[in-house]
Formats: sequence, structure tokens, C-alpha cells
Amino acid sequence: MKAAAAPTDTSNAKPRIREARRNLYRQAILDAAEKVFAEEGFEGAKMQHIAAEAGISLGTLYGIFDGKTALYSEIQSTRGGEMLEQIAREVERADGVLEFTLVGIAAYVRFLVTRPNYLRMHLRDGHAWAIFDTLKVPAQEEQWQRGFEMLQSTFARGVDEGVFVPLAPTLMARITLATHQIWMAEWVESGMSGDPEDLVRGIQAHTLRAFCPPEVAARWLAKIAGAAR
Amino acid sequence: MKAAAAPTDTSNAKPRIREARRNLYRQAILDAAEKVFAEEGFEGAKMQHIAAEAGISLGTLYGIFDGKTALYSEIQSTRGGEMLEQIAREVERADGVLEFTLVGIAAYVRFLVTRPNYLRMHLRDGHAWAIFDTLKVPAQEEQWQRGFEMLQSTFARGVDEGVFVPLAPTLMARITLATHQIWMAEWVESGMSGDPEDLVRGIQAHTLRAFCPPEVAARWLAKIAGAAR
Amino acid sequence: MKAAAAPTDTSNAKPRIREARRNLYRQAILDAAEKVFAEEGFEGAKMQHIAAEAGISLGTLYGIFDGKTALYSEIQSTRGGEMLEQIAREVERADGVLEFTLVGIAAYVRFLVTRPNYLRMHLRDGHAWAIFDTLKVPAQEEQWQRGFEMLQSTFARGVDEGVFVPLAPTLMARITLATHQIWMAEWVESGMSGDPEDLVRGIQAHTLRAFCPPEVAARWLAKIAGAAR
Amino acid sequence: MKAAAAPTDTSNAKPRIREARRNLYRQAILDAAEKVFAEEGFEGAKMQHIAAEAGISLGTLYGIFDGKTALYSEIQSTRGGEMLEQIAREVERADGVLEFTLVGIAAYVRFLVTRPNYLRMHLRDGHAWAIFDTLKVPAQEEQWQRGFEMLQSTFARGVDEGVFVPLAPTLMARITLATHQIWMAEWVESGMSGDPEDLVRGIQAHTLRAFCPPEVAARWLAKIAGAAR
DNA sequence: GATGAATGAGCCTTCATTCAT
DNA sequence: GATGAATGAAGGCTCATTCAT
Repeated sequence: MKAAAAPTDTSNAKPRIREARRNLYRQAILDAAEKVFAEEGFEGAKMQHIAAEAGISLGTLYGIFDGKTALYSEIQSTRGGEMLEQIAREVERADGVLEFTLVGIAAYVRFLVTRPNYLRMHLRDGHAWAIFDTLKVPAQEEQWQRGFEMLQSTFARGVDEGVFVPLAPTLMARITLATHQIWMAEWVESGMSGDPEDLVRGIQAHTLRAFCPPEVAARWLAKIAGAAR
Repeated sequence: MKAAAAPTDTSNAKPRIREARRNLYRQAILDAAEKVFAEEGFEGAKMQHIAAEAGISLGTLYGIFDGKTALYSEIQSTRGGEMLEQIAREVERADGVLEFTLVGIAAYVRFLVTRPNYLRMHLRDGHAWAIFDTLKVPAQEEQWQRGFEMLQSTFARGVDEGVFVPLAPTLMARITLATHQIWMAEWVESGMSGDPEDLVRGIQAHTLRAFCPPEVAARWLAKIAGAAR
Repeated sequence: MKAAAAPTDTSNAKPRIREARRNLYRQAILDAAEKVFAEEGFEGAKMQHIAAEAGISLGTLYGIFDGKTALYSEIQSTRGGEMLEQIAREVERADGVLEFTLVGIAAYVRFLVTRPNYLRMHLRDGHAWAIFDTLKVPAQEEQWQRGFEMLQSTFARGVDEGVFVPLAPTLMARITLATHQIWMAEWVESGMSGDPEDLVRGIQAHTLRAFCPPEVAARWLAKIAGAAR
Repeated sequence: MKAAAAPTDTSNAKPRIREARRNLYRQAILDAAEKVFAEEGFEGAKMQHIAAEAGISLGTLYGIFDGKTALYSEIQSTRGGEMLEQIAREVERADGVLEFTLVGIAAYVRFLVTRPNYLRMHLRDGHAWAIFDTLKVPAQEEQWQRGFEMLQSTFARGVDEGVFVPLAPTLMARITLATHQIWMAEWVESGMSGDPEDLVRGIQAHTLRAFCPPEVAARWLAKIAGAAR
């Protein structure tokens, strides 16, 4: 029968190829969804719109993701994981709590700055991450838990070592993130045209001023300025 | 002739009562809506749900407010206005830029802490106020513009006088608000049981550390600690 | 108790007075409804609007009429009855079938011309009266049946006497009415400013031409022209 | 490479089929809507009802038409256009103003008689076309304007040539249409069982009697009677 | 009796999701 | 596997009608 040769028939494709195509779609969908969620928000985003943006059909989309929520969830999970990995990778070569913190900030900002759509989704969620029961999907929560713990424990250590003023580490972590977001929101608003490294230094400086005892802050602020020269 | 008593005459005292009841409903609706918006967000909120929460019918709700957007808008407008007024009233007796800032922070926090539902709506909006084009209703924008200008110009003055480090006033204003919100989010999350005055002092201290030169920060931190004793 | 003297209390009014007031309301409502139905059509008309136009409350309106349909029905019934009565009164002094017809036309037109709102309702209904199953209310049907019979039997007699060409009397009656309506629609459209007597003569002439044998038409057209001098 | 057969390629023959099915639905919807509008009127018609009548779901209906008004508009526009075209086509072979008029009448009647639902919608609108500002949709107005001009200018020419009595062409056009409608309403009411050609001849005869000088009318009435033998 | 505030059924429309082709 | 047409549940809003004051 000639049916087997119909253009859409892929039943004789090797599993490897099938998997590869599936991953291709997956990525295209995630990219498209990120863009649409960034522009329209979760409720405003239409599945049809996402499928069109990805250049596939609704059916294919649903064949790969279970629904709108699952898709959203997946983005948060994937991007969040990537972000955490990248941060973890970069902070490895850091020496000491403060350098660890500053490098982490830089990694975090650099990651988001190169993923503007995810950044915009992130900013849209606002402080949702700071009040966990308003998060749309559990995946977000898990990621944030992991990231938070990393950040929190760093702050806790820093407080112990005296490089940070005595504040609740949780609060410090949240404020740090919120501050980052404000800075990046401004960067988005101004057309994403500013130099991301200025952004990094600005946030680092602010963090030092906000959380370190004066003399510690002064020392490190000088270092940053020196590096920027 | 006693024409004034003709059957169709309603000019007696009725309007007063009518008005009173109307205001009663109005308030009940606003409270209910605030609660529902706080819990479900704008898109997730259902008019039917709001009406039920207010203990009235859909028809009555629509008799008083023009629709979902109008209702949301009204809350933002009213609460936003109240908040700005309260802040303006309290900062009047402040002396100097820094005291002005600290009193303003206290007023802002105290206002929101006593309106938890509005606070939660506020936190839901997240940074929408920081990227103006994502605001849902014009009323919100106007309010924020006014509030922002107040805050910004204060920071600008403070930078000129040397009580603040040299940062862009817009950024300072946004960071301040974001930080407040984080602190309050944590307070909400912990069941709204902590002493709001601790909240006030925490935020004030953080603001001082983050934006003032060390010696200025030190002096005022001492003052705050003294007052709290 | 002083309650008995409250302005809206009418329990001690004499039945005569009560009846009189009721009729007063009745008329006010009918006038208001006629106007609103004329302007907005049946579906577009709002009971609230009608009550306001009549200067009374919705409750009073519903105390006197059973609902929107009943109100509409009542107008059709009342106005239709009035119209038929007036026509019957005027044609009494007519001599012969043709004069009877011409006087009837005049009476019909004069009636509607002095009730522009009812006329507009009438025109809005279009040919509803010509396809009985689209009539909104039974009252309309009864009235039209009576009026139709009058007109039909006149045409039937005229056909017998040879003053009309042989056509189905029902059809003749309907065409006559439709033609009237067109003429009046034009009059309404032009701002109701033309002389109604020109309208009467125009319609009479058209009817003569359309339904009489040539020589009969010619004779009566001359009479009409003569009367108009 | 056989890129044309890639899984996401749909450029084959599918669009043809899709278009065909779409047109099928389109027609089914238009038919259903025509019927429902005919029976219930515009306001009374429910979209759910139309979808059910067409044997499809609401979603599909809305996928093809933008809404109730658009659907109504489309019917008026399409049917009106078809009618005008058919009339224009048939009157082409007419010779002289009077034959032109008679052929036009025949074409108009024959068109509506074969589209009973559109006819009933048409009759429901009543004289709306005679008072343009009551038309529901712009599409209707345009169609009527075009048709009217055709009819009017024919009457105007006929008046000039002396084959019609001197009456305002606008009025003549309107009366003609109203008369047609009455005749057709009767035909509908009687179960649409009468011979449409009788209808045509009846209306033609009436038009001749109503608008032509006696001798002209006599001559053409004889012609019609001859043709019917 | 008079009022008009209150009710809630019902309608148009959207969009996440399914499934026949 | 891929498609996208088809589905229908659900929500915002209106307005005829009722009934407590």
C-alpha cells in the first residue's frame, strides 16, 4: 500500500530519529511558549498562539506537553534548573562567602539577561515566588526551594563569619532576588540595550551596601570598581 | 397644598437612607472583591464569586459597579489614594529628607499591614508597577505615578544633600518598594502574626544600610534602635 | 398611628379616586410605552426606561400591567380599538362603497398622523399583521381581524357593484394598508412636517387608480382634485 | 531532497478539501441561520439554536462567523446581492421601461419564492427598508440603496416617457416593494403552495393598474393575460 | 399603594482540549 | 505521528420581574 509513503507517515523512522525530532519540537515549543508567556502572561497566552509561534499544530503540542499548565511548569522547571546549574558551575571557583555571593549574582544576572523571554516571565510572576501559595505550578516551587536554599545558606554562613549584618537569611535571599528583579525590570523597560556588566556591578554594589558591615562593604566596593576599570 | 406629600414624591429623607445602603453595599463589594482578587488574581476572580462573598446577587453588584475591570480599578484607585493620603499626612511632621523617608516607610507599611487583602493584591501585581505597561488599569498607573514622584524626588533631594549614596532616584524608589513588599510578603506568609512595628523597623534599617553612606546609616540606625527600646 | 398619614398611604382614598388615579397612571404608562416602543422597538425597549418616561416606579408599572408583552398588547389593543372606532364613526356618514372607502382611508390616516408614536410602532411591526403567526401578541390579531373584516367586506361589496376590479378582497385590504404605511413612513422620515391632507389625497388617489376600473377612477380622481381646490 | 514531504508540510491538496468543507459548513450555517432568523427574528434567535440547526457546535459556528450580527449581516449581504444580480441579469433582455419593470418584478418574486426563509426574514424587517435608520446592519442598507436606485430610476424614466402617471419615483418604488411583500406574505401564509407564476402575474397587473395611465395599463394587462393562456 | 433595590435565569462568546482523518 | 477542525464548559453581563419596606 502506498499509504506507508504518505508524507506524514513516520512509522518506519528509527527510534533515534523519532527521539531527535521529538526533542526538536520540544525545544521549539518551549521557546515559543516562553515568548508568548512573556508577552501575554499565563492567562492571556493562547495555546493556539503558542503552537503557531512554534510552527507546529495544536495536536503536536498536546502530544508533547500535557496542557497549558504543564507547559508553563516545564519552562519554569527547565529554565530554573538551567539557571541553578549555571550558577552552581560559576560559583565553584569562588573563594569565600562574599566572592561566592558576588559571583552568584553575576551568574544569575547573566543567565537572565541572555534569556529575555524567561526574564520577562519571571518579572511577570513578580513576588509570587516570595509567597509560595500563589505560585501557579509546583515545579516553580521546587526550583525556588533549591535556589533559595543555596542562597540562604550562603547568607547564613556569611552572617556567621561576620561579613554580613545579622539578618534572617531567608529575608536576605528574597530581598536580593527582588532587588535583582527591579534592576533587570528597568533594563528590560529601557529596551534591553544597556551593558549587562553594568547591571551586574550595580546589583553587586547594592548587595554589598545593603548587607555588609560598612568596612567590608567599602573594601569590596573598591574591588568591584577596580575590576571594572 | 401639600404637594410635597404626593405619592410620587420621594424627596423626603429616603435618599439619605438609599445612599447609606448603597455605600454599605459598595463597601461590602469592595471588601469581597479585594479578598477574591487577593486569592485568585484578576483573571481568576469570578464576578459570581465576588457577589456571593459580598452576600449579594450578581445584579446588585452590577448595579453598583460597571464590571470586573471597573471594580478592580476602583479598588486600586481608592486604596491607592487612601494610602498616598495617609503617607502624605504622616510625612508632614517629618523634619529633613531622611526622617521624611523613614516616616514614609512606616506609614506605607502600617497602611498595608492593616489591609491584608489589598496587600496581597499588591504583592500579586508584583513588579507590574515597575514596568508600567503591564498594569491592568489606568487608575493604578496614575496612583503609582503620584506615589513614585513623591518617593523619587525625596531620594533625589537626599542624594543632593549627601544623605544618600549617588544612585538613580528611580531605581532607589523601585528598590525601596520591592524591598518593602518582600518584607511584607514574608509577614503575610508567616500568618500576619508578627508585630508590624518590627516590620517597620526592619525595613527602615535596611533602607538606611542600602542607601546611606556608612556614617549616616550608623547614626540613624542607632536612633531607630533607641526608639524601639 | 402616624403611619396612616405617611405620604404614600392612600388606604383611605375613596374608590372613585383610586380608580381615577389608576387610570391616570395607566394612560401615562401607555403614552410612555408607546414612545419607547416607537423609538427602540419591542426587544430594545426596557421596562425601566418606560417607567422612568412615565414618571413612575417599576413596581407601579407592574401593578397595572402584567409585563412587557401585556403592555405591548394593551397598546395594540387600545390604539387599534380607538382607531377602528374613529374610522367607524367617520364612515357612518359616507354614501356608497367608494365614498365609504375614501372616508375610511382619510380617517385611518388622520388617526395615525396625530399619534406619531403609535404610527412608528405600527411601521416597525411592518407586515407582521400580514403574516399572523409573527404577531407578538394575540390582542393585535383580534384588532386586525376586526379592522380587516370591515375593510375586506367593503372591498367585496365594491367588487360586486363593479366599482372595484375583481381581486381578492383580503389582498386588496392588505395592499391598501401596506400602501398607506409606505406613504406614512415617508411622511415620518421627512420629519412629519408635510400637510396630512396631502397625504390623505395621495393615498386616496393611489387607491382609486389601483383598484377601480379606469372610468370610475377618473370620475373620483376629479372629485378629489375638486375638493382640494 | 523531498523536502516537500516533510511532516510539517501541508501544501498538498489539503487546502482544497479544507476550503470545501469550510464552504459546506458555511452554507449549512447560513441556511440554518436563515431559518432561525425567519422564525424567531434577530433578537429572538439564539446562536446555540442556529448551531444545533446546522448540526454543528457553537465553537465551529464561531470559527466561521464572527458573531450573531456578522452572521445576520452576511445573509443580508449575500442574499441581497444574489437577488440584485439575478434581477439585473433578467432585466437585461427587456425592451422598454415597462417591460423592464415587469421583468424586474418577475425576477424579484421568483427569487424570493425560491428562498422562503430569506423571504420571511425580509417580511419580518417589514418597512425597515423604507425608514433606513431602523435597519439592523449596514450591509442591508447598501443593498437596498442599490436596488432602490435601480427601481427608482426606472420609474423616473417611465414617468418621463408617459408610461407612468406622475408620482414621486421614490414613493413608487416603495409602494411597489411593499405591494410585492404583501402578495408574498399571503403566499407564505397560505403554505407557500400557490403557483408562483400566478403571484408574478398578480403583482404585475397590480403595478400596471396602480401606476400606468388607463390606456397603457389596458394594453399591457392584455399582453400579460395573453402570455398566461 | 408605591417604591426601586434585588434577583438570577439566560445569552453571547472564548479557548483549552480532544480526536477523526 | 501530525494535523487542525470540532467541541462545549464556563464566564461576564443584561434586564424582566419580584417583593420587602
